[in-house]
Amino acid sequence: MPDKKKDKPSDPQPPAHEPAANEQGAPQDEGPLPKAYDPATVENRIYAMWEQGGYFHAEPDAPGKPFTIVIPPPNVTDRLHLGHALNNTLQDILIRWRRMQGRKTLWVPGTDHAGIATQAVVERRIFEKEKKTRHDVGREEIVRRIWAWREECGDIILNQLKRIGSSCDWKRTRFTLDPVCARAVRHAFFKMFKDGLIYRGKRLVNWDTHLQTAVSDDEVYHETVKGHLWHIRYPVKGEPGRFVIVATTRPETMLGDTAVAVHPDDPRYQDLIGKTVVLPLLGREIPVIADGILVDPKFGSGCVKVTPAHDPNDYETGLRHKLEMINILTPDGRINAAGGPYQGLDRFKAREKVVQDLEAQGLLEKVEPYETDVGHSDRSKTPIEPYLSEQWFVRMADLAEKAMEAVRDGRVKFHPDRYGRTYLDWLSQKRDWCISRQLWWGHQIPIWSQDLDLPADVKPEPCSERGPDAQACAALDRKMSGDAREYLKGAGRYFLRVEPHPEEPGRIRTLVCPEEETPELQKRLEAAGWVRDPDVLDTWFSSGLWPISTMGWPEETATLKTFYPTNVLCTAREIITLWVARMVMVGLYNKPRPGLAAAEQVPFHDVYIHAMIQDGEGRPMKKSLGNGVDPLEIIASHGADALRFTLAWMTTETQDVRMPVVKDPVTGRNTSPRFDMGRNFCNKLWNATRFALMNLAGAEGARFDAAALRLEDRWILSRTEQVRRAVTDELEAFHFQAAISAAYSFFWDELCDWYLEAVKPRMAVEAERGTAQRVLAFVLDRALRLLHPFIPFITEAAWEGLSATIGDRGLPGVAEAAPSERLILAAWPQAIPAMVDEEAEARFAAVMEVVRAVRNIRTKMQIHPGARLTAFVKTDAAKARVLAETEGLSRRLAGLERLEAGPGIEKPAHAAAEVVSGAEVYVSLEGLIDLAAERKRLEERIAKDRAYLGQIEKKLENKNFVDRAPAEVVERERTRAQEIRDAIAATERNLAELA
RNA sequence: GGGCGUUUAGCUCAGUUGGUUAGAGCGCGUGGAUCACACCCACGAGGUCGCAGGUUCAAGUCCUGCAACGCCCA
Repeated sequence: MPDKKKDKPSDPQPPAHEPAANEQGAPQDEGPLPKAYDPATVENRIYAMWEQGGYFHAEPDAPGKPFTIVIPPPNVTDRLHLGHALNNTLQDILIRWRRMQGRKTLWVPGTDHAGIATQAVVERRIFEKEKKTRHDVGREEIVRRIWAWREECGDIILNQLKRIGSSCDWKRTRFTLDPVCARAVRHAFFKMFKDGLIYRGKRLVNWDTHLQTAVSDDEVYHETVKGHLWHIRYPVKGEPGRFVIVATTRPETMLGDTAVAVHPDDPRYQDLIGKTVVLPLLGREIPVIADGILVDPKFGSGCVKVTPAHDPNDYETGLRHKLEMINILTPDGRINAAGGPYQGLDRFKAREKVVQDLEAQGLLEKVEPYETDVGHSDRSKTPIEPYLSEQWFVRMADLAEKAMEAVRDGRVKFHPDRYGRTYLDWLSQKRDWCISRQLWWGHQIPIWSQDLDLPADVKPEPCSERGPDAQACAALDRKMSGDAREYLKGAGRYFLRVEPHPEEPGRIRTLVCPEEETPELQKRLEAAGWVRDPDVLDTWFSSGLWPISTMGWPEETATLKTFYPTNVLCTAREIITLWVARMVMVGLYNKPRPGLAAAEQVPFHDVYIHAMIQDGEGRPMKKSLGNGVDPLEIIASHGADALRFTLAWMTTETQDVRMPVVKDPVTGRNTSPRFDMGRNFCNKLWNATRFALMNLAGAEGARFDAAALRLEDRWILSRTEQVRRAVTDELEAFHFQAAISAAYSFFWDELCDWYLEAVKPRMAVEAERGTAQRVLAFVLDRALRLLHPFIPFITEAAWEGLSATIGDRGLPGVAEAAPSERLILAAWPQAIPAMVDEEAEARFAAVMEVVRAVRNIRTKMQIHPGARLTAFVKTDAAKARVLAETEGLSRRLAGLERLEAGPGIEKPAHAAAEVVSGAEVYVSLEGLIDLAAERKRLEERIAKDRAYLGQIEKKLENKNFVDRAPAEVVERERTRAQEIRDAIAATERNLAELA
């Protein structure tokens, strides 16, 4: 699938800047930065610069404590969707943050061959184009075609990851089928086979008749379909005219019936137990058995047909009663020879015919409409048949128990922790894992087998040996006179297991598993008649090894010794059982890191489960629904940072998030207005930086005097420290939204809306400029660091501009700002507790209140924003002093000509009034005041305050509250009540004076 | 059938251990081309926190039941 969108024109509007400015971020040579941030001109350059700088690469012997993430390898079935973008954005945030904290970070990228899914995609395409099935094309050619597909698709995926900004160590890119991973698979399989954890058995599996393979339970979805319940008469042998009536939704399965069951305590059928009935159509005689587990006497007639080879419950019953198991289906879903006259019919045709014939023979009691849950293959969307076949299994009991223990005792933690239950519930079932798939795309099972005759005097006892050094196996020795092992000797290590032949008494089956990929051994095996199992392994077998195979296991690599166990696994909840559980089992079993205690060999310590993205109607984004949003489209229209910003902002602990999807009016493709938020923020950041750079020119070496810090400086420095703590703590707790929203509101609401505005006039005053510049540079420096993990491109570009303008951004005596050429490598801000200044925050809050009061009056009185006003503030001496010190600031922010404050201030005539905490603000409106409007405004204010006061007084009048609530809570309410009473009184006075 | 989750402003979502007048973004209303930004600025409206009980001085927050929606497992 070629990536057609790479070079699409992104922006419908003409660029807001001249072409010469395509070197954004290097403003000193190019003049002022363009007004609007244009991500397209920045992102590729910045990413290439990071890659060339080698900043993503991790060497085991580098300094620092390691921090590792392995990517959940995307399937090479298709390009990445928005869910992948979310998944990888979160990983990149963690990786970049930890890297800035000085950790030796490794993010391992790669892709998954996704066995059945990929083969199905390629088969479908071949069928659509050439009308050929895989059998027409042949195994070798199919595999070749799938490889070609994966080359193309894999490249697209890796390129998409780069476009998002992922700082993966690309030198370590792996693919689950590449030689390094294949070796790990081979090694793990050998170890498990040798330890007896892998066995072959005939089991009932979910059979996909379309793809002709077993699929795991996880690949089956259930759908309620309207069908029928057919009631059939089975004649009782030797009692003409007597029938038992059984009901079924799948009448064709009767061809495989080997018993009829009744409940042991059912009084109606006591005499039938042990008798024989004659299976209609085929005439087979089958027993009536008593089974209390299978039969619910209250359902239907209380008699049940038993088809052990084609129903899971019947299968269990068959095992309990040692019933014959008759398979009636061919792999492609037709009736086989066991179905007698029905042989060759498709299963659904056979159903019709069986029903017809029963009816013709008068053996159909009745038919009723019935709804059933039918399992469907997720891959082919066709109904699943329970099917008896030989498959390979992994014994789960011990593996699962150890994996559960790791979560119970906290060695592996889920975030949010409720997902730990999903994991434990699933593992506690300990169902053996079917690992064989009848596919061609994947790791072929490394087992060679041969069935051999056994001399009459040798009993076929299971035995095994590990060649070529191991002790001889008696049975095989007799049979082959030692020749075979002699023959194999020297061609590599292998493990041999001998079992009685499952179907032919007197014969044995020999299974050989070579330890390594050894062509010589394999050649000799095949020359001597051993045949390799044609099946491949379940994809999750190799995915389960991902954290260790990517690090080179089974070699004891420096990478394993340094970076294993990994720190965080970041994935979606649907994958908890399929993948997370298996990685823990496989990790604990293989103990990949030499020298580490067995219990510590967990593949990761934290598992972060993020939400699923749905469309605006709560449906999952699906290709078939056409409601998906392509992350590359968003990058083209909004920029990668905007994409990341919005995705991180959406990431709370909920399990689903809805994203309303709309058509982009320009491109006609799906988009969502939610990404505007990220774009707007990036534009804000860009312009704030632009403003700063314009005002920081010549600031290098400007004098900084800690004693000359003004209120707004101390306030913003205090806020800077608070936001540093918030962002760090929230990231520590995997609270992505809380982290980014702390940074967002600091940057926009505090830095831009208040500090930048406050500092503007000072930039024009020689004596003031130096300190203001230094504080601004420092705060911007910190803000860029805190934002970088979330929006790496724009912050890196802004950092270049800042560095080019002012190199030293520390505040001597107050705070350091360790310089770094690249933001990606810059140090995460350290705590500077001394910068917290509660007093400055309280004082600045008072100024803000006065400014807001004036702005409110202005709007409510419909005064033009440009009109200069005079304000008088009646307040205590302390607050008056603060207001006097910051007069320039409030003049600017509130649009005042003059501000006077003091305890003795009288309300001027023709003034609007607003009561704030501890102050009354009067705005002189000579000639402008609309008395009626002002009266209305004050009356509304009084009404509001009275309502609030009423609530509090009600509380205080409640004796129980006063007696039983904590004293400080009661006291707080009393104080508050008094404040409101004062405010009401003041407003009432102001109202009275209006008349 | 079992488990989990969700239900808070028109929309999408926050809301630690119960304790200011429940917040954000978008959207909406009013005003604004002021020399960082109209992807902007200022001000504002908008909520019986799904329903019904209960615990508590106090419930969006804890408990029980119900309803709707979604996911996982059988």
